[in-house]
Amino acid sequence: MSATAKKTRTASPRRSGVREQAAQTTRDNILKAAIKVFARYGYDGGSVEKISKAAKSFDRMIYYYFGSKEGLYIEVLEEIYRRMNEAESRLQLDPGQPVAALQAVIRFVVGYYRKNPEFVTLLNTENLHKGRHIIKSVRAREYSSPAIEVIRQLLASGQAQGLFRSDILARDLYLLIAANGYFYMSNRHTLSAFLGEDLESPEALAHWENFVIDTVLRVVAPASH
Amino acid sequence: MSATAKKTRTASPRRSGVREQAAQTTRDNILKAAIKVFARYGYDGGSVEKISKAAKSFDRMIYYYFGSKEGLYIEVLEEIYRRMNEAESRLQLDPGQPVAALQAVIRFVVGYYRKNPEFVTLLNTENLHKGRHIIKSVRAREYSSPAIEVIRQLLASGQAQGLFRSDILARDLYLLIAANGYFYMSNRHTLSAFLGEDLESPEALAHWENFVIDTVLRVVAPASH
Amino acid sequence: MSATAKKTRTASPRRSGVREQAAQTTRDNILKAAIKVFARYGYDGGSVEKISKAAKSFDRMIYYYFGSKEGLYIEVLEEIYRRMNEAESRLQLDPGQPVAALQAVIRFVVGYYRKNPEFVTLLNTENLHKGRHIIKSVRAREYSSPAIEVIRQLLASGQAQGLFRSDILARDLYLLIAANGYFYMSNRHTLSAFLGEDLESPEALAHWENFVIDTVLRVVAPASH
Amino acid sequence: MSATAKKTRTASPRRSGVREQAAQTTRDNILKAAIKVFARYGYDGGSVEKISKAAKSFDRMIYYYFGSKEGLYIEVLEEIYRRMNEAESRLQLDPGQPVAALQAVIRFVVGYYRKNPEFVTLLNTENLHKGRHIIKSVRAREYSSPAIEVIRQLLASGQAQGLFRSDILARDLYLLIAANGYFYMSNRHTLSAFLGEDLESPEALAHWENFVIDTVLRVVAPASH
DNA sequence: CATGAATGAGCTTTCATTCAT
DNA sequence: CATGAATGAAAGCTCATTCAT
Repeated sequence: MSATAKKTRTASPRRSGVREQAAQTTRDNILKAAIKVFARYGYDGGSVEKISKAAKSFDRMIYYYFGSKEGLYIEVLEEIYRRMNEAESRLQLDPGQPVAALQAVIRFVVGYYRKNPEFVTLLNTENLHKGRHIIKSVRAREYSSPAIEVIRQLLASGQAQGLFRSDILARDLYLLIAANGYFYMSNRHTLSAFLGEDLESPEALAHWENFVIDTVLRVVAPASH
Repeated sequence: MSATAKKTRTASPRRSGVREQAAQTTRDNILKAAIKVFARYGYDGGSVEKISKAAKSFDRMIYYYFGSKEGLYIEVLEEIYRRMNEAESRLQLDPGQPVAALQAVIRFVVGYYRKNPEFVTLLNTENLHKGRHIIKSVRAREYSSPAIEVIRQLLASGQAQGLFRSDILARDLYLLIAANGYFYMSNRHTLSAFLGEDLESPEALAHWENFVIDTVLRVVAPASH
Repeated sequence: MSATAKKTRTASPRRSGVREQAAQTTRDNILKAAIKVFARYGYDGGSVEKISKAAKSFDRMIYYYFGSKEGLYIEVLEEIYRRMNEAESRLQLDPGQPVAALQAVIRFVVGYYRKNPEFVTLLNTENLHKGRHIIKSVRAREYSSPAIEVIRQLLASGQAQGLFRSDILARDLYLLIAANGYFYMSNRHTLSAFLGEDLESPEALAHWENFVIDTVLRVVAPASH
Repeated sequence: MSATAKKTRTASPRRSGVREQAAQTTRDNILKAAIKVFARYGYDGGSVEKISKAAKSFDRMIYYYFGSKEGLYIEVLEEIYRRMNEAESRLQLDPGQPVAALQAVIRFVVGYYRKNPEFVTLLNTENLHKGRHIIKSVRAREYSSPAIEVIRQLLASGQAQGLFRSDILARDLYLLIAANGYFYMSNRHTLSAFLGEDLESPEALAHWENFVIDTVLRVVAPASH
């Protein structure tokens, strides 16, 4: 991001006057618009003009607040990671019930991708660019998913109770869950054309969620005697 | 695609001279260059000029042979589906050994994504555009993966031998395999930043492949009485 | 026009074989298509491709037969002048009835513009280019309108009979007739928007033709003592 | 015209600074250059680059102020109609002298076409496009020529004084005058080639103007008992 | 703090024309 | 005779960005 970008996000809310609030609103509007536009059109397809119009602001404001298109895009990535992290943090699990907790985690992850398709397309876009932007972000590193830690604890608890097998990594389990939730949403359009089915009907979605839960439970299940 | 786009005439091979061959080469060069460029930069980022230069040809020839940028992109999608199909067709499986065959399928799918990263990014790009282009392709519809049919037969064989459980759909199994192979490659850059690991080392790749095989085998395993 | 243009128009029809006839047809098709395309889109808007497609031929054929786009355009101008001349030559007038003959001439001129709108737009296009192309044509000079000569004779006859005034030039009368017939057709689209009327209805057309006849007859009428 | 085109804001004249004035100049320069370029080369031949260079500005500014080439062209048409209207409004006529007034009107119309050849070629160009652009203009509709109304009053006055015949429409008289002034200028290049005369010499122009005046006066003259 | 104006490079596409058989 | 292939310039338009107040 350009050095000229004003980082108003650290502004103390205490001394915020009317002016500053309006500015914050303009900044937020741009950021929200950018999420939508980049998610829909990609990085190259998401033009500065599209974003400023969607934010009901002006091109110039993007440079005023974010320094450059790339600076804005990086903040977009940070924001969606932050939101994901925040949502994960709100997960309330009962450590005493590892199976139910694991189901809840799966439902959460699969549901999050379903309800936040921008998250999926933005990550795909960033992967197209080989993670070039996210590497530049200092803050993104802070957002290491709490989900893995949650799964680790949950696994430990289940293993202690003899409900889960012991030779499995939290990381792999996390990837397994994420992969199946993500791929289904991410590739739904080409898959629909390919399979000749509608993958977005409530029934199809429920079927897939159940299949993923069933799969994960079979994977963690201990060897039968 | 524009009606003016010249399709490669496979008819009248009799009078194919030097020029016709050169034309074939030009067309092929453009198509191959387009696969690389679109895979690397996406649809919007993959400019006509980048492609024509990579093909050592001229912008104009893209319009001569493909009618438009979109026409070329559609042919790119058709081509990568065709290649995938062709590769799948070359798979030799022993129906008498369903477990080994299933393992071979998984290794093939996971390996294909690994060895053909353009396939992954091109599909992501097309999904970003909500499958808008693949829908326009008549040919793409013919390329419904033989893989599902292979899995179906393999499942039936395993079930007949009592090696596999009976309440599982070939489609779901296909998606499970694809999801885990695809996601790992597709999202490797953001995952690397996120997990702080290198996912592309031979060890990491082998570990994941084994995990997927293990997962799938557990999923198809019959209930132990 | 380029020196390489083949002028097949002078080819003796006697020794024309099948090949030559087909060529003549291709040439004619192009010329006819060019008249339509140039009349509709103007010189710059009338692309070589539009013409070759309308003629169901190929761009290359235009260069083969006409040397260049400009060469074709010049032949188009020659052709429409030739047709106009030919049509005028077919006019049969009774020199003994100068008033009726004059009316017939007016009806012919006004009607010709009406029935041949390409003639009007092609002349406008050529005037936009300040007659640059028609000057290059040798043949166009041969086509000095017989209409003026006809009017001259007709005027003389009327004057001899005391039906027409004597102090009027055939040239001016010709321009008067042409101007009123031409302008009405040439400018009908802007006039329609301007006047808020439909100028192309049969009634409107008949009204204008009658008005022009009435005007011309008043102009040639001798002073009433 | 694109909705993004910035219209000249005539509001808030209070804070008009140097920049705003410069912008006004840029916009005006482009509009004036466009009139010349479109008049000379037609719509297709009048390239954006030719215009921006003639205006000593940049291609981009045409899109900034007019949205598109078509938007600029529409404003050009509006402007030439506006100018024509304005010039007509400045005509000072003595209603008590209908013959002299009618002569003045004819001299004005014929003179206007002579002195404003861009008006003629631009209207021809618009008619080539079948009035497609002028229809899109809202403002153009307001510019219904005051000339017709002037002629109407003048006719009424002359009729009241017994100087003009009563069975003649102002519209027809307007078209008669316009046709003869317009055609002579519009078609002067092809007519010159055709007639082998120079139509633009002062003598030729004066001759034609007098002929038109004579013609119109004969047309409106009452029947001599 | 905010914003109209300006900028030049780059975009996709079409142009008239020539090459090579 | 006829035609697919090739070519480079130029078309209309959009891009991200900076200027000047």
